[in-house]
Amino acid sequence: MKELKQRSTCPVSTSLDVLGDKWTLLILRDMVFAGKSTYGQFLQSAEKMATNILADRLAVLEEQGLLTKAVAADKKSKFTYRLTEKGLDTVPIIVELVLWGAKHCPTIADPSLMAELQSGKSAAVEKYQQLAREKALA
Amino acid sequence: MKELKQRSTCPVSTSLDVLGDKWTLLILRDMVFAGKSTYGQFLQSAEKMATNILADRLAVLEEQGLLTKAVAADKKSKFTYRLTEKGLDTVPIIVELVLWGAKHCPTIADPSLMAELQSGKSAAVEKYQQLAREKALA
DNA sequence: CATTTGCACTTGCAATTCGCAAGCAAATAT
DNA sequence: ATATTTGCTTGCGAATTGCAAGTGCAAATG
Repeated sequence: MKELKQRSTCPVSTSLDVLGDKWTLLILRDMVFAGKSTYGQFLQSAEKMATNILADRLAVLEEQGLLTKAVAADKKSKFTYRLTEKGLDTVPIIVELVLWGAKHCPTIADPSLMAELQSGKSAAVEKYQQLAREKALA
Repeated sequence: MKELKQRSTCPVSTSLDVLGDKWTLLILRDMVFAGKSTYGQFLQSAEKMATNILADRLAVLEEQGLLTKAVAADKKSKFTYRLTEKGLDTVPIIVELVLWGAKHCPTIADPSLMAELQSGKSAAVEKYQQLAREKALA
């Protein structure tokens, strides 16, 4: 696994040290908005992430305390990944990425999600954080 | 210059296709919060970005319409980079990265900026966008 | 007018990281 | 007992990164 080094003490820079690549925030997106929680589910996303990259990013995210890894309730050969509060706090970042992408890039965004975000951003953020929290308890 | 390819039509993914690396958002941060506008100024940031990476990212950002490049008013051998509206719209993303980094990573954040962000996020976003707009006109 | 300085890159190259395919081991399913 | 599912690990060629040095141009200096 790549070791994380801090390039400066600027908050933007330290955030990007953890989240600043093309895959990490997609994993978090899948957990928050698609309710995914297993390795196999993450592999099935439209962006087709490579298996070694996924394994590496999950390990970094666990090490950095954004998610926890536990043996699944139904199968011992499966793991369940859940967001911690630190991980849940990335939801506002992901939401801003959704809004920017939907406005400025050719995308196909979920209309109901877009309506929800535009009618009340912070309410939507809290709703998805709460949904993910409930998943973590189940 | 790297050509940009879209991995999927998800808004998060398309945003990350442009912004998802360790350097791009630092350039935008320097333009928005430090008022930087030249190649030499970007090189002086604490994170010490390599010159070829900077040149590449500036070219991508220009191609993607987040900033414009123009000969400087004072010197013909200098260029001035300014944010477009598309570029200014990344300010909310940067703000969320500031808040997440300041909360969860060991950072040294500007206390007056933090107070400003916590007392009214959207007001602060609009203020820094307006400051950058005024710079672009000057 | 020749020379130096500053600025904005460009080039070369070694090292790291990525992405694809294949392989592997343990737990289930048949 | 055998096959399949699940979650990785490994190997390797290709792409990207990071560092150092070099280039070209304009303005300042002598």
